[in-house]
Amino acid sequence: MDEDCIVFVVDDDARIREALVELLASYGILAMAFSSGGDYMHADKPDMPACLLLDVELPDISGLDLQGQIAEHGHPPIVFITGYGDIPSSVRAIKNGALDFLTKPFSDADVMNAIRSAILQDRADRTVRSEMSLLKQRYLDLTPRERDVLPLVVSGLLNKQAAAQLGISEVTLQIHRRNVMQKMGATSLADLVRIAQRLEIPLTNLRRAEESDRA
Amino acid sequence: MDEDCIVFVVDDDARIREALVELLASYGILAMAFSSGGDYMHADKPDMPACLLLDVELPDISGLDLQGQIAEHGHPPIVFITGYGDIPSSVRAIKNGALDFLTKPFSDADVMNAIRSAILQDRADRTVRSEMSLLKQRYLDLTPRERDVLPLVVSGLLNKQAAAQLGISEVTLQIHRRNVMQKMGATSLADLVRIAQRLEIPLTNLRRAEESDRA
DNA sequence: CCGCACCCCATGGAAATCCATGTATTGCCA
DNA sequence: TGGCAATACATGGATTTCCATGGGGTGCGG
Repeated sequence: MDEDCIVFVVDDDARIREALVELLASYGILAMAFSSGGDYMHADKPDMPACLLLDVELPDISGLDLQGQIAEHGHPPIVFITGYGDIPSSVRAIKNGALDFLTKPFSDADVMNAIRSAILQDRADRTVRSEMSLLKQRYLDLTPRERDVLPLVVSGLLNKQAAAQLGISEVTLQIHRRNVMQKMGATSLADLVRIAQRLEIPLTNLRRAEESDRA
Repeated sequence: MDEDCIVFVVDDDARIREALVELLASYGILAMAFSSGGDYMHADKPDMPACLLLDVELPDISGLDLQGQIAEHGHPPIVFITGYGDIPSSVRAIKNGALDFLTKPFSDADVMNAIRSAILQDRADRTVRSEMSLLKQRYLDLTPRERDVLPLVVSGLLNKQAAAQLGISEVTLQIHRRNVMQKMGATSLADLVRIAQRLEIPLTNLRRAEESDRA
């Protein structure tokens, strides 16, 4: 299918694990198998586009609960597999973001298709996540004052208005503003607005108020 | 639950329809019942926050196919109900955006919970949709030239650069730019950038090129 | 053929922004 | 205590934007 990707298989049935790993190997795809949710969670996993093939019924915690546990952090797309699945479980799984929910017996093609789209998905996700983490890091590098300035600027306030808002002089605000642009790697105000958007920087409402004040 | 909302019930079994309509009435919720997908699609439906309670098995087309048909247009959130559901169907339904997938027998509480969140969802969806349609209408009111100017401006180009890009004078571009702001209802450049974002106006890449040209 | 919408350009002044340089205060930490 | 980061301010000049007022040209429908 594609280079540089790996499939994690979590299933308590050794025969299933082996069958899946073998299937993947026959497609030249790297795989790591785990027999429990805990094993998977505590394992050192390589950092590359991946897919998690997860059995719903596990000895320690259910696959669905595992899904909830790892939901906080970035994690590879999950493809559930199960022998005794029920509809409510499948609904919950997909609602919580699982990519697919396969019931035995499934064909090799079914698994491979699910894995294929999962890997593609993860590739895109990882790109977005790495961009986001870069932006977040840059945001953390801002000084407190610069973090005050950012929302005012991207809300569309004039330097004068933003400065008044903070009770500082316009010149000082311009310096902060300039530093923000530089540190955030923005090449223009438009760029900064989009970056702030992605960081979910809240907007300041006072623009209208300020304007009608003057009117 | 809430005022000003309606539930559409599509089921070929008259008893189910009546039971559901009665249940809803007991909660003071307006309902309209249909016995087939075609009936639902061709009916005149009131324009208010809604929810579609959809049986998977219908005489004319399957509920899942109906979901696909109405996917293009804005439509209320769908809650599937079924007596003979299978996992692949439920997975497909949720993947395609259904809000829930209930299997008989389900409790009144199950239905009502699903409906409650569906209505809330639709309320939010409708707000977003109406905002979007307003923006789209404004965009359509732009002249062709103004539509040329918009992407350049929100890409962060200076007026001078954008003007050069279009082969017109800077003054003319400023006029277009001003008209764009006015027609789009933007109160600031930052605002215009966010509006363009929502309209998925593609960015122009030439900023870097222009800059390194000058360097 | 007249009006109207669209597109184009110029001039000039007011306002805002960008940028560099220089100065000062605070607070923290090695 | 000396250095460093963060915050703040001023001056002044170059650049950019904003806005109003003027003038052209095209093309289309009443």
